[in-house]
Amino acid sequence: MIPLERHERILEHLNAHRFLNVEQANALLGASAATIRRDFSDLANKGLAQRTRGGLRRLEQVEDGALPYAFRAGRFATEKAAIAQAAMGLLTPGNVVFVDGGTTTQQIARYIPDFPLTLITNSLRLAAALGEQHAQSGNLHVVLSGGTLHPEAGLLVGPQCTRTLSEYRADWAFISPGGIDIHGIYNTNEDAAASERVMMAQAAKVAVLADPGKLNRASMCRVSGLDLVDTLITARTLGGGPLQDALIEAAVELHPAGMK
Amino acid sequence: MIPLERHERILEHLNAHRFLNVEQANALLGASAATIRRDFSDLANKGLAQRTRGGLRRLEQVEDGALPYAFRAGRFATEKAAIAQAAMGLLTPGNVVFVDGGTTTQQIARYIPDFPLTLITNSLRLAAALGEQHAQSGNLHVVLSGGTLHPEAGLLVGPQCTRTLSEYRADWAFISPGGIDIHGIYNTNEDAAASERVMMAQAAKVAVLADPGKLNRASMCRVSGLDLVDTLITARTLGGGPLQDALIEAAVELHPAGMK
DNA sequence: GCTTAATTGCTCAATTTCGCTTATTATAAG
DNA sequence: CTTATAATAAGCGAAATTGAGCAATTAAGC
Repeated sequence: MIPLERHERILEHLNAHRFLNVEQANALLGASAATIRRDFSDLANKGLAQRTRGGLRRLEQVEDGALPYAFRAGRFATEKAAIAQAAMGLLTPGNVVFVDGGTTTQQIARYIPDFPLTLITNSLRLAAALGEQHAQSGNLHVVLSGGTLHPEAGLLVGPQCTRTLSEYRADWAFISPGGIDIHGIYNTNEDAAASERVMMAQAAKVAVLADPGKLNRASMCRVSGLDLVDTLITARTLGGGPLQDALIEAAVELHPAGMK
Repeated sequence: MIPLERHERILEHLNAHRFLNVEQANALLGASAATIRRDFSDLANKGLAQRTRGGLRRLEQVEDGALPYAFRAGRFATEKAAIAQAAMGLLTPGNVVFVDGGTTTQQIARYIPDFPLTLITNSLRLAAALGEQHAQSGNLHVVLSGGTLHPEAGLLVGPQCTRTLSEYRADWAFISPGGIDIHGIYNTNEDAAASERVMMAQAAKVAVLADPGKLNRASMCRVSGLDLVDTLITARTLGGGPLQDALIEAAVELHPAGMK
């Protein structure tokens, strides 16, 4: 059985019941206790469940609703984590940073540095994850834009959102677009694109976070041209091609995240 | 059975009934008396229950604000659900309603009626729960205030929050205070109190949602007097006393939720 | 086809938890 | 006040959980 299948079946069981211990999981999946424990730890590290001695516990409230979404986030998960980690490496103590909503930027929650930082976002999920994980460390300041909830994406949108965002200034904007090609960056959602434009306009520097699935892909809404982008963070080096030429042309700093 | 599972089930039983003795716990959990006692001691040491000779007692006199959120949500859980359900019964199609953050109002997510409704809140948890549960039904419109995240409470606070809220008008404000007594309603948190004041000012009618633990209890911040309250929703009838007299004096409509 | 990396199941020592027994203490009844 | 009953705390051995390390297998990449 594939690891992913085990993980999904564990989470399914967790949705139905509230707890799962090693013995039950063994009967359910047929895997050895060692593997079950590794799975439990993995799920807990991903923030999909809570590890306890002897078993696993379902996360309540915000978290349990995030499950289906969390699985979509599984595509290029390691790449996205490396990208998020690299993005955090750009920051210095005291920075204020806009963070766009998206599965890549969601990973940022796991790599928050432990120096003072202010994070402004329109992503409900990111705010929820940060609230859970960094409740005690007084270093992190999270600001959420207002607006109407776009339920599917867990994103705040609309005029109230763009207006609130426009009242802040930041050192960085971390944008996670739907696609990027030689003509600029794109998003599938018009409202999300509007928020991204505001963030880019109000930030001193703009970093675009793009996993391999985003490269050379255009979507419906063009957010901006490449000229407004200062840094592009990708999982690997681009390896030439017209996109790399266009990025160099637009003086975009290329920043391949170190995959170990 | 996992230790944590035992602990949670003990607390659940304690929320439903008020007492739990060793013998009952043995029948409920199947663990030995020694283990039960250890669990009881653990819970008492964590401040989640009160140890008595022969068993465990639910905490009544502790102020909610001092306790972790996950535990607050479990206290009076059935009462809170009934209250939330009753509050939803006040609404008519097309209404716009402010919903305050809190463990009681969180329950509202479970009883959203299926007619058109706009819900404005500063609670991250409520917004997340609503987003997940009512993503497809196009009837529900969720608006989130902006502001700084108060991580422990999952609440948005601060000037940005009150300002965003003040730009909306609603038919109802559902307020979930920390306490209510003859002098008015209270909250443990200064920022949360400020948001509540704005919601009350901007709504046509104000309903206060109070579980039994909130009655006749004052906290640090006084949000307002009873005169600004139109309806009080409780789990049971008040059964006389000075609080009931004061509420009648202030022309507050009393609305005991039907506990089955 | 070969090499590399990831996954899996196993073992082992350290720690934690569990249930039993016993001595002590608290409550209740005479 | 004294005694009887029940509950508790402490100690102890057995069992379970955990993390680490290791070899074998499998899948993936060049």
